[in-house]
Amino acid sequence: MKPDTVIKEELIIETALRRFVHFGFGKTTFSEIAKDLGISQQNLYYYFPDKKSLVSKAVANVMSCFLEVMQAKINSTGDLADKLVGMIEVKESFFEKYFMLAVERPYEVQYERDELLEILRKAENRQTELVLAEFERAMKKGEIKKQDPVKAATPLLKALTAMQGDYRNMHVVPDHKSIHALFDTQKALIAIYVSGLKNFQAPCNN
Amino acid sequence: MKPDTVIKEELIIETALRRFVHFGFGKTTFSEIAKDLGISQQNLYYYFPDKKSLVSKAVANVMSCFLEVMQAKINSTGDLADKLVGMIEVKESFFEKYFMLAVERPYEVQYERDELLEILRKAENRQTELVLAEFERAMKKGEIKKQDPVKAATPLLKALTAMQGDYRNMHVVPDHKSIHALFDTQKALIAIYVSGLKNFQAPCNN
DNA sequence: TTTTGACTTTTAAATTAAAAAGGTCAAATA
DNA sequence: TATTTGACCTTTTTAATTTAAAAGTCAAAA
Repeated sequence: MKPDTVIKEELIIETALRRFVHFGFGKTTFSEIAKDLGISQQNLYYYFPDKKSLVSKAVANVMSCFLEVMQAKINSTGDLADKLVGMIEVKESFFEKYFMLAVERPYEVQYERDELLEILRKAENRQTELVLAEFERAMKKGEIKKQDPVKAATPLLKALTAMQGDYRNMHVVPDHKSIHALFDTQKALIAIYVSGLKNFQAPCNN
Repeated sequence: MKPDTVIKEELIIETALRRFVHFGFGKTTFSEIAKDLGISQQNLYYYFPDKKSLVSKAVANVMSCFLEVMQAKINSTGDLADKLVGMIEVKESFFEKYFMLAVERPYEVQYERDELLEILRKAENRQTELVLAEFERAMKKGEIKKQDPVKAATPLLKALTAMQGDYRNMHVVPDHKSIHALFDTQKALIAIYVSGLKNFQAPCNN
């Protein structure tokens, strides 16, 4: 693949993303994207074998950017609560910009073993890994009690994911105020939860 | 209203509930309920002016029973975490029995200012009140740091509600194992969260 | 007071037709 | 050879129409 082609691919993704972010995957057609680019619909097929692959690539771009920013935030100084709250803030900024992509996730659920779902799953796993690593670090530093990091982190992760999911499942476009309220609640939850881990040892019920 | 009629109404509700629990509101017809009772469909209209009111009364019965059991559980001895975990256990036992009613909540959402939604909202509010009362009690007893009980309880309540919502929104019938896992996670969350409130003072950001 | 038969209205499910979007390929262009 | 398009086909959505079933009414019988 020549660099020329790569540049064009990136241009296509960029253009498509603008529509995806505004209207969602379902309400964006291939021919609309082509029109935006000033090329024929069929020509798009030269660069992307089908719509799904364009959607996947676009989402992959966003997610890799997201993970990069999140990684950077985590590398900055602060204790466990600071870092987790920082992650929430990164999430909030991306959610504001790209919530349409998040909302449309259920729309794509039917595809099951989809490339797109795989990308989202991987991003989710990566976030979990990052959180777990921070939990371990905090334990080593003595910030929180030493214990199984998975057991310590899972309830929080599940809660945060579920709270996020509330917004995906309300099919109305959420307003900025209620989005902000959600993330604020998440931050409050983190503060109390992490404080709890400072003197709480989960019981070993194997 | 004569006691005779009341008894019959209760019988109808009982019979209808058996179908609602198994098939849901949407897939239970008025004539089926009538057939179960050995009366004509039109006769049902003598006791209930429409289907909605039968559904509402049935759900109200379940909810009042639920709140009664929950109240009893809370009155039993134990610290804040014990009581909250007890509440989760009550929730689990009712969810196992009546999850179909919970699942169908979205189905009824369209009715907006519905009697049924009002009943569910009231039950939800009552639970919140119970939890808040326990938070205040725990503060007075010195179990957790003194602070605004609403601010202390809200993140936990939101998290628990959202986690519950996950199951309402998966349109597949959930299996017992994953239901149990959900409630287990909720219990773990509570344990750590309450522990956190023992030495955590939420910042006053007015 | 309670029950039902005969009826109307409303809502949900199935069918079909039309339109739109997705996708292919061979030929033209550069 | 890499890129682009015209002509064409297939699949998916959407809208319109019908059909069946459930909800609901009411006067009259038990």
